[in-house]
Amino acid sequence: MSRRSGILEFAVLGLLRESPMHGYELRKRLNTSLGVFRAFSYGTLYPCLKALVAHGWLVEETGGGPDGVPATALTGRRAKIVYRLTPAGKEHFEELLSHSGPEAWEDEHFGVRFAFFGQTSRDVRMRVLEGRRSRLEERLEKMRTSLARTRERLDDYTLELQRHGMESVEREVRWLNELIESERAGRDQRAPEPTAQGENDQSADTGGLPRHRGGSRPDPSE
Amino acid sequence: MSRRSGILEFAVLGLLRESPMHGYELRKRLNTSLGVFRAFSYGTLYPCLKALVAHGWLVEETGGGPDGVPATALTGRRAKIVYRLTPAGKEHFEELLSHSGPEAWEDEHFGVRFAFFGQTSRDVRMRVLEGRRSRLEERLEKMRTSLARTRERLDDYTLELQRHGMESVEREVRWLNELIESERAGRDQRAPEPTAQGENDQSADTGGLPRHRGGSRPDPSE
DNA sequence: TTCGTCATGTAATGGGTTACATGATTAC
DNA sequence: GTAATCATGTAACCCATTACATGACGAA
Repeated sequence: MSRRSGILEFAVLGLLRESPMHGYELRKRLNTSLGVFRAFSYGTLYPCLKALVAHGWLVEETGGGPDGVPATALTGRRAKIVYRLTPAGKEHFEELLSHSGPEAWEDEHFGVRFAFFGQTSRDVRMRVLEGRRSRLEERLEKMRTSLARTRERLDDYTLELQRHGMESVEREVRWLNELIESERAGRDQRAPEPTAQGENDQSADTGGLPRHRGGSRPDPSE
Repeated sequence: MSRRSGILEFAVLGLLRESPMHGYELRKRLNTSLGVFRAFSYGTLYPCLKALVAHGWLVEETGGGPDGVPATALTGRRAKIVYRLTPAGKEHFEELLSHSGPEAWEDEHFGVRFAFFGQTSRDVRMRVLEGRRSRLEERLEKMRTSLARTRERLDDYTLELQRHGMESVEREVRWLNELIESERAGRDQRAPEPTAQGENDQSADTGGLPRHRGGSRPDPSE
């Protein structure tokens, strides 16, 4: 009944926070903007949406505009079900955003968490990035020792696979180093939050990213 | 019936082909030598082993050596169940090895397939490598167009995530290019397979790997 | 008119983990 | 003697996919 996916729930709430959407559109955003990592199917998404509605975090808007004209009549298409985040849903999402525990930096979660860093407070960003980095470093350590013990007994292809795998992890660590450095630089520029956790801490100003190319953030009017 | 994992089945058969092992040891090999990718639990492994036995691809050796002395008496340990590949199992594994279809180069399978390239014939290796490469290239193409369409509407973090993701894929493509080149060079050295596909093509001589040149440090101990 | 895309959903199935149950052996 | 590791297994659950069912619209 529940279908408490965690990661999907988080992503859906986060996307709907920007603007209401219907399921079909949501899935596309999930697999392009956030995508790369996972490609959720409708069989996963729709039941999840229903569950979120049951929790009171979303509301369905089957009908049309404020005049009561059904969407079907307006668009001609099959009645879309537009999902909108409720205040309770927004609150819940912000609670999830504030978590910086181990779950946040595991393989499956980290990408999605990162995708919503724009809505995440700077100190949570830091903890997540550092957590991820130390996670990868301990993994690297394991790989190194395991490799040292078995190097002789492995054939060339297995060895090459191992080498490439380790290089990939090392590369991600370097990436994280850059990001952490940038975050720290950004933090130094402005006095960091005194003590209180302001409830309006979203819109957490984008403190720092390595300069590749930024561009602008025009408002998400749709 | 049960638990036809495909990838696990393949890896188990491949490891047992080298030498008989019991479940516990098998799992460790699975998560170190082949590891990095997946970490199978006993809840997955043991039922899988039973299923493979039921198929006649493995036999359990609960007892001791040829003299009939039980292993318990020999080692003192709890009776291990040593699994040994049957001729039918070996045949089955070699059949799996010869497949070079799309399943072989998808994310989940490719790593394990590569790990057993030492047992794979050269032309299959080529097809798998090239298949993987074109798979990644088409993924890259999708990412590029999707990025081009939505670049303006994405915030800096999402953009950075996308950029890093694409770079990772590009990096793997370059890796594959090197590998393919090496394979081709190895092939040129001694023109194999005149026209027919030799049935005894296993023990495929390790034709080519980038011999630790060009950026690959052979010794990670710093 | 047929095909591609939009749009929503469900039932069966798959593939895997977690937690549990059990117990022997080794190292301290 | 007790903790860690070796060693095998099962049942309950979880998350997600696949295949299916339905149907409307736009364009060729």
